[in-house]
Amino acid sequence: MASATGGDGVSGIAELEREIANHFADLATMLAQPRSYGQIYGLLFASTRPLSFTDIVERLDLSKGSVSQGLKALRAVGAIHPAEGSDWRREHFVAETELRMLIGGLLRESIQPQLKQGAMRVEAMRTRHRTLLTGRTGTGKALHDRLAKLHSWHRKGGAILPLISKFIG
Amino acid sequence: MASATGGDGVSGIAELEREIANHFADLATMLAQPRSYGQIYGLLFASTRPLSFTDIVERLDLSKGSVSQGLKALRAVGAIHPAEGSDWRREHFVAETELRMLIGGLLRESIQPQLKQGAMRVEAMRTRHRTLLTGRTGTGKALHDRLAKLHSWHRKGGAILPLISKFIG
DNA sequence: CCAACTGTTTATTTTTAATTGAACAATGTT
DNA sequence: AACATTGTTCAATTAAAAATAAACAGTTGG
Repeated sequence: MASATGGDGVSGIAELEREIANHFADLATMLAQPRSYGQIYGLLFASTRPLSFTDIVERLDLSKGSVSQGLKALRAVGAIHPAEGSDWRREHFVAETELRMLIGGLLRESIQPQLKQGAMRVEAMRTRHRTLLTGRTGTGKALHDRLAKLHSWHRKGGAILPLISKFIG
Repeated sequence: MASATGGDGVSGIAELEREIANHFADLATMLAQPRSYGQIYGLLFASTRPLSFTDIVERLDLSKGSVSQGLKALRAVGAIHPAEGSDWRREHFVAETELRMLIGGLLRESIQPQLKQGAMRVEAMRTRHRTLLTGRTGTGKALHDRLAKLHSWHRKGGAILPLISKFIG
């Protein structure tokens, strides 16, 4: 092996890899995700060849626990894939690099569900508000309107998400 | 005043207001923002009339510090406005309820800047990578491609943000 | 001028979230 | 069978963020 950090044969490259990992770590923070997830994705993104669980632990100097969690989460949103032809015992991973896929996965697995749940909550509030107001004067009219607006936001949100991923693709 | 919590005249409404504040608090968490910001915005969103700093502190039972910070941040992204005709001494606020404006503000004040900064970092990495590779064989070719891809992501990102706010409006 | 009021700033505490480390299960190897 | 390897799970620790409380600055009314 050419260097202690792991095999690229060109000094300074490993450094650059770490910088990319860092870049993605910041992105993760922006998305309210654990930093380590970003690092892991970034490392795979930068890496020429598929990396194993152990490779990742060593190169990023993270605990096995963090890496295990991170890989699980990244796989769940389709940001990484098991490399074909890797042992099932010592599985190797590659980064998904199609933006369309990445965004699609994020929308499907994390944003859509939260949006749906939010919409339900709003509906519950509207129902309750109607009940409260039965046979009352217009005191709650303004609140009614706000709830309606909230409802429309959720509609719009639901409509735009697919468009985003379509546009990017 | 009709109730201890502050003046709507219909019991149960105050409760609903708090629930809306909570709803927005969750949204804030999703956006990696302090929960209190969401609560404050939510309260103003739900409130019929403009509220003062003091009103907010009392109704949400938050510290003056949190509210001060929250109001500052919300004003900065244009999510709330000083109500016209309020003392400058005891300023009152209303929520901006146009989705277009809210999203526009968020893009302008928080997402765009981070995107730009990220793009610069990527450029720096590309430059450095070119330097490292001068007069070398193709070892770093794959990394070059990944950096190019990263670059294109930033381009696409920059292109889509305006479209989103245009579409919503 | 002093006292009361409104809000900001910052050091400190509290809370929350991420990371670790150690125990564990599952499989493979000698 | 005993032991090594690979990865998961989860309680405990550590680190990061947010909320608070208290000191402070600016304003107004007495």
